[in-house]
Amino acid sequence: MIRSRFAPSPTGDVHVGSLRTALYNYLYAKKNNGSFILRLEDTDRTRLKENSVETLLNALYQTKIIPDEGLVLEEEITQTGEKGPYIQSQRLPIYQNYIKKLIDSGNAYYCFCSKERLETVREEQIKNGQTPKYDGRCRDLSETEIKERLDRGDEYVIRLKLPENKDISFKDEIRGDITVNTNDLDDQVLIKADGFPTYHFAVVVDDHLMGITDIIRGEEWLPSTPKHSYLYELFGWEKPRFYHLSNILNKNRKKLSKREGDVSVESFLNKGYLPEALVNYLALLGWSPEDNQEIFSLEELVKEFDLNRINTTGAIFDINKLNWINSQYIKNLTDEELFEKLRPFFKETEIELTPQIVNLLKDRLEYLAQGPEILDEFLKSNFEISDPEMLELLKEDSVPILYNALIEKISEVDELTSEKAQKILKEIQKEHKAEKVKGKMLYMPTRIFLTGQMHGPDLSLIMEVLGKEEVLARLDKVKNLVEESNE
RNA sequence: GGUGCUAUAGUCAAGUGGCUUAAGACACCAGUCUUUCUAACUGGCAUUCGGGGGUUCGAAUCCCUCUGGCAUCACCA
Repeated sequence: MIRSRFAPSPTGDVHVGSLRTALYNYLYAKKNNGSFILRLEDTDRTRLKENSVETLLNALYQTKIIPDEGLVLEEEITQTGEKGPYIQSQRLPIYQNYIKKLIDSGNAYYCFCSKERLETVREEQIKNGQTPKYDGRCRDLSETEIKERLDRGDEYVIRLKLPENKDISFKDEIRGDITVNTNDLDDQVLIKADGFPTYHFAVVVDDHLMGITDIIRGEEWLPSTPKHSYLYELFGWEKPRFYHLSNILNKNRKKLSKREGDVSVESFLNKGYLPEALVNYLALLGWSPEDNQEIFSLEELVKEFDLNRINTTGAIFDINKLNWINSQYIKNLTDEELFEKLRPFFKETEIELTPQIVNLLKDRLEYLAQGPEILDEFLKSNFEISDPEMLELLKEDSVPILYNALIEKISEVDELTSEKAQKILKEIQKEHKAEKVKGKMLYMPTRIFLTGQMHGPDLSLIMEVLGKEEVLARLDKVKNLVEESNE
């Protein structure tokens, strides 16, 4: 029986990279009729963030990556399964029990070194060009000294006692055998001064106790896996299979991080990306099917997914491809589905103003045309655009020129339909060809111009297909339906 | 710096010694259409698989080496 798990720590938003890890674990479990378990790793009391668990479960449930066991959402957040609790902070006695075994067998030891001393040692080592590492001062304290200091109430941590100059090997299922010498490893802290276990100790104990057969996680864990592997050996436990996934990178080939804009699942969903599309794209980032299929439902992914076809190199997150996949999903929606998805994106004011859409658009365009210096502020406040690259693009000199041209043309039109707008845009595009205006420059403003959203569902598409009147009529219908159901 | 991982086009990638003078998709470029579109359609886009050696009748695929990228080196996960 296959048992895989997703074990995030509740420190805020769910990163798309985390979602991919969760997805792979889910797909692998489902493919093999196994269980997908959700465990909470909340051993760092300083980084806890409120509502993280809600955010996490919402992201998982919206994308349909639903756990079979552990933390689940039923009316409210609860725990199900026989191997609980599934929240590490509720498992402290278990860790204490197992650390005692390690101490008794001489494979772990009390360390009374102060953080200050460790810091000094570290600096010294770095200065001398050495690999920073615990110097082992407390490795061989006498029983009596340990007892004395414990009785005295000295603060301590518990460290793993690694043998010297010993090769530790383990198998990574997608990279092969990996061997590391213990001299390159540190005597890892297993229990912190606050009594909580570190990640390294808690994962091993929990994964074993919860019967996890396959560990699929990010490659940042690869360097510490030898320690985990060694712990399994010390306890005499059967090792799970390890799979280390490469990271998702940004355009600069760096790990995609929160600092470069919105990388949380929530923000993508809020921008109008359909959960199915996000999941689809993430599945394809680092994995490829045997054939050339690109659009997959979750069910199809379960069927086709194969961990052997995972790529080992970091993949760059490409928003273009996501956009394309998203558009594929939007196109396949029925009108009813589409309008349901669309509803949140129609702001009240816009619905009210739609009859005067021409004037509204004019205002926007005129504002935009005033010049690059105010674009920044305007875009940020009105359209929530913060992507620096897009801002740059919009500030290109030619953009205001294009807007001026647009306004001029639109003024000549009594009633603006999306169709007419499009024609006008094309004309302008042709006119400016001589000036080598790239299609891309028109693209961005066009989108804002027509939808008022950078990434929202494609309003212009809807307008084109159904016509403005029809859009309004249907919206009213939806409105009524909702009101009726509320009664 | 030590250690580990990794290297096919702008991006995701297929490819595991001959079927490959390297699939497919996104992006990009050129064009067609203009009862819809940011759609659709047509065409273009790696003589070459990070560089250099070697093994072989034959290599992107095996070996060596150099170079680059990434990760990690916490009482964070």
